[in-house]
Amino acid sequence: MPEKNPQRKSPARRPGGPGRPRASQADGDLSERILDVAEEQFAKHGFDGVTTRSVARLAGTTSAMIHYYFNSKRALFDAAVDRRANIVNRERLAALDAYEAEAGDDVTVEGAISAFLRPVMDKLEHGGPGWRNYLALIAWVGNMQEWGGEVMTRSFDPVVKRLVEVVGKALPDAREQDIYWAYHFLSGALILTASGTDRLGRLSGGLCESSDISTLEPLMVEFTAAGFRRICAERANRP
Amino acid sequence: MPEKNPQRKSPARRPGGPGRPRASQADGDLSERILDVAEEQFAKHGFDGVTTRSVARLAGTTSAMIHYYFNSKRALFDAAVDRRANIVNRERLAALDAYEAEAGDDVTVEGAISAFLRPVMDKLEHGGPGWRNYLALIAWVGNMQEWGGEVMTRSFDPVVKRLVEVVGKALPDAREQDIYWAYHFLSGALILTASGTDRLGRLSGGLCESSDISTLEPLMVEFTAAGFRRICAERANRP
DNA sequence: TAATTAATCTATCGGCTGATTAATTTATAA
DNA sequence: TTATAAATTAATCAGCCGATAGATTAATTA
Repeated sequence: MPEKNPQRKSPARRPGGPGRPRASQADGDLSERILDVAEEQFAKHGFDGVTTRSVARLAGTTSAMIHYYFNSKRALFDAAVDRRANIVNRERLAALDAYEAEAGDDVTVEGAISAFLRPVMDKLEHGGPGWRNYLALIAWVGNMQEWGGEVMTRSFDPVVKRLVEVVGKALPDAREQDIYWAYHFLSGALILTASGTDRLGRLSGGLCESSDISTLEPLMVEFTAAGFRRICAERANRP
Repeated sequence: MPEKNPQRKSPARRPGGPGRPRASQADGDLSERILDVAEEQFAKHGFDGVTTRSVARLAGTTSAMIHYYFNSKRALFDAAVDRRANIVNRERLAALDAYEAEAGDDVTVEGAISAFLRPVMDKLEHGGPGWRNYLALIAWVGNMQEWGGEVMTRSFDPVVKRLVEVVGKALPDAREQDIYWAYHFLSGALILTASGTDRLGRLSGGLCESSDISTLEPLMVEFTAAGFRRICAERANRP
């Protein structure tokens, strides 16, 4: 009888892999192709707007293979979220560490926010469609009510805590809750940018497009840094 | 034969209404009850996460009645979005007009943003669950890719254009595109707040909750106003 | 070569989906 | 009182959903 629960079959346990009846072109690991498509489709249409069949069709396979590799639709979704999370999280923590080390006692809000945003913005600008899809997917999750919170917490809380820490060095008199409030506003701006719904383009009549990251990034750093300073400085050291 | 396409039967054409076989308690217009449930469900689970049957069950009726009143699931969604849109839009335009009139030549960024946010924040704070659901629904639409843009444009572009206009008076040297960029960041913060996913609470260990509007609102005004000033002033009058 | 096992295909399961139909009930207008 | 039209019910449509089963292919291992 066929074994149950293959628990995410290793995509690279061995180079060739055992059976591959037909279609063994240079198709680069089927499970990765499925994840690419799932990433894009979930980002565009949300969890419930996607069917395992549509993902399978776009990946050139069948829904049976999706269940074979991932066991369930929900597990496929989680796998798509988790795949790139570690990479960008490591980069962001490293960027914050590096900035803190190089700035010494002269940590600024701009520097901290910039280190926090840089890896994400870099992916948006130069990471290709895969990374853009991933970040749009995260944006979608960020606005989900039900199990969106659990996913975001699992993926991003450590980086945020670290940002709050570093910003706290730049604003030593600030109250911790004000830093969290300011982060909330920063977070909203970041999620909207990552979502890739360029409503700003239509709205401004083409004056600016939110996909123009090289213009947006420094503006976002300046905007949010000014906001941080304002609400943290004016309320510093109050009870 | 039964008439087709009743085109949103009038819910209040007459007091009693014609046929109501059973269950004629004080159930306050069925189509309104359906809209209440749809508003809540769409806000919680998105368009594809909701079925006409689930809405019908929660409203104490059948999916046939939903098609009777609204013709299609999509039309029900649009009706839920549109129902309260006019109300809040009128209030926001009026608030901007009133502020502009009372401030005369002393228009400030804070004042403009405050007028822009006030009606929404008031609904979030004192509007009851119906208004909270509606605003969470708008937040959901704001992050949708496919036909989310069209809905947002139809509903909110006029108010935003008016905000840009009034802010332009407070920052007469600002370049128009910088005002739009700043609005982009403000918009993200507002959408995240409206979405009602209080991730800030968990993240900050209870230090602050994004549902605490009376605390959040002035902070949001200060934060975003400082941002507006920063990116608009520093780049004023450049080519 | 024989046994094993991962990978894949086709077919199918029960259940749910949006939408429609036809019959029925009921208040009003004539 | 009767005709009319609005509101509601129950039943049903074709189609798609996530998931599973069983057979098949091919590479590895013994």
